[in-house]
Amino acid sequence: MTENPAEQAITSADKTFYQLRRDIVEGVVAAGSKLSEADLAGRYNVSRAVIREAISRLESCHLIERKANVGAKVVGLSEQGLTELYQVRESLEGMAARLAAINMTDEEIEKLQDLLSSHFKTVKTGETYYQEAGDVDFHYRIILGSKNQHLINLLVNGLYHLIRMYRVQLGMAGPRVTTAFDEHKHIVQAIANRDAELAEMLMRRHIQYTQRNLASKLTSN
Amino acid sequence: MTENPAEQAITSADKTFYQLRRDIVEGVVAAGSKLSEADLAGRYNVSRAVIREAISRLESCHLIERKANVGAKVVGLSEQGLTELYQVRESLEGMAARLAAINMTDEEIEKLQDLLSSHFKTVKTGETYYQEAGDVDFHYRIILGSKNQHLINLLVNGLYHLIRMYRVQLGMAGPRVTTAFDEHKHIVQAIANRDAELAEMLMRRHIQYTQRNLASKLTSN
DNA sequence: AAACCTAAGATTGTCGACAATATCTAACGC
DNA sequence: GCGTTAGATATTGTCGACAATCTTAGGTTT
Repeated sequence: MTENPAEQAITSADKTFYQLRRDIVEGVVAAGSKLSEADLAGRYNVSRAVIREAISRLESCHLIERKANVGAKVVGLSEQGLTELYQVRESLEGMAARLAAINMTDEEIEKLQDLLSSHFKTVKTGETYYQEAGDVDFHYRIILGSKNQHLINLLVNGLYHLIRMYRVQLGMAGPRVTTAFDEHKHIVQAIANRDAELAEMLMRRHIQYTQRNLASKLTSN
Repeated sequence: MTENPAEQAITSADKTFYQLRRDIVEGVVAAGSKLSEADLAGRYNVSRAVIREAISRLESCHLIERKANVGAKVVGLSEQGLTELYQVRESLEGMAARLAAINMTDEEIEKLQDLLSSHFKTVKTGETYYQEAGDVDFHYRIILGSKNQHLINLLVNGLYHLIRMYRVQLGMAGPRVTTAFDEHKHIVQAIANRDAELAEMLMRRHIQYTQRNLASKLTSN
């Protein structure tokens, strides 16, 4: 559904990688479970070579861990893991917001404001699917707006899938919709004002709030 | 020389990966050059399978780039690449310093101060090899002191090799030794005072200075 | 009964061969 | 002469088999 169109699979390993990644993020392959190469080769109808290739790439995303001569395991979800992940996210996305305030074009900022307006309408009608698609879209635009390829890779190809894995498997975020909207609005304002310092600070606080919201769910489960 | 003892190669792909990584960082394999699998297989006396494995891991370190059905190339060094890299580094190591101020044990902080003292003696005698070994050692301790495994992985296994590649191939840092020492001292003080906010700020400024120092060399070459 | 060795089974690591794709070369048509 | 196309060559992707290593089960010893 929310597939990145840029990610078109051209080789067989690509396809297997994307599918396996989705299955891990969505929990079809359980968190913490062991990945047998022969097993997966049979399940996805490919040779062990492409499975190894896919596993190798999944390791880059921090979705699995490998030990030599032993095998690969899906990462486990824990409160500490979530905390660590969000500390990194806070750091990187804060920098992304700072750079976006400097590097986004006026046109891009306008479109970002348009996106926000459309979200506002959606929130008013009470639809709550906002969180998943809209929130990700918002953050992606700012990340891409940083124009820093390193940062973009790290976040889009690296951390975001793990973040999504936590979101999906702990149940999507709850009643924070309207308050998150205000935070988004202030971040966009700071970017529009070309106030890099403030944009970074607001983004960091926004992510801190999000983390606390998720963490409260984790402990109450 | 400055090999991380934790990185012992147990499989053949490990050995090839470490060696190829070193060759890339040191410039034995030229930046920007194409990597032919058959070529490397012959040069390192291993099968193409282990070369592919090694290449796959090097991609995780951001040291090479791959395109399907075309091949792998060593990343190129550019001023923009350096800027982007240091923006990410500033962000992540800033967070590392913040967390180190919170999570390092009193004992670890004492040892960090000892390290600083020994550096002070070295600087006074005018030895300049400080930069390479000592500086890396200093930063590593703070990174590890964050106790955030994500952050540690991203920096130690990811960005630091690329940073080293820039350092090595643009000539090691120059006359900034004594002024860098003062910056280090203030960072340690902030950590010892458990002042997370200040530690992050000082680390970020320290890294900004370092970047400018490197960038000036790049343009003058 | 607990700890330790041993052998069998299962899993990952490595290899060489074949298939699919891209790149280069040269001939052809306009 | 230049662009285009077709074939030849080289490179990467995929596969199945074998080797090396780990894990498990069973038996032996203390």
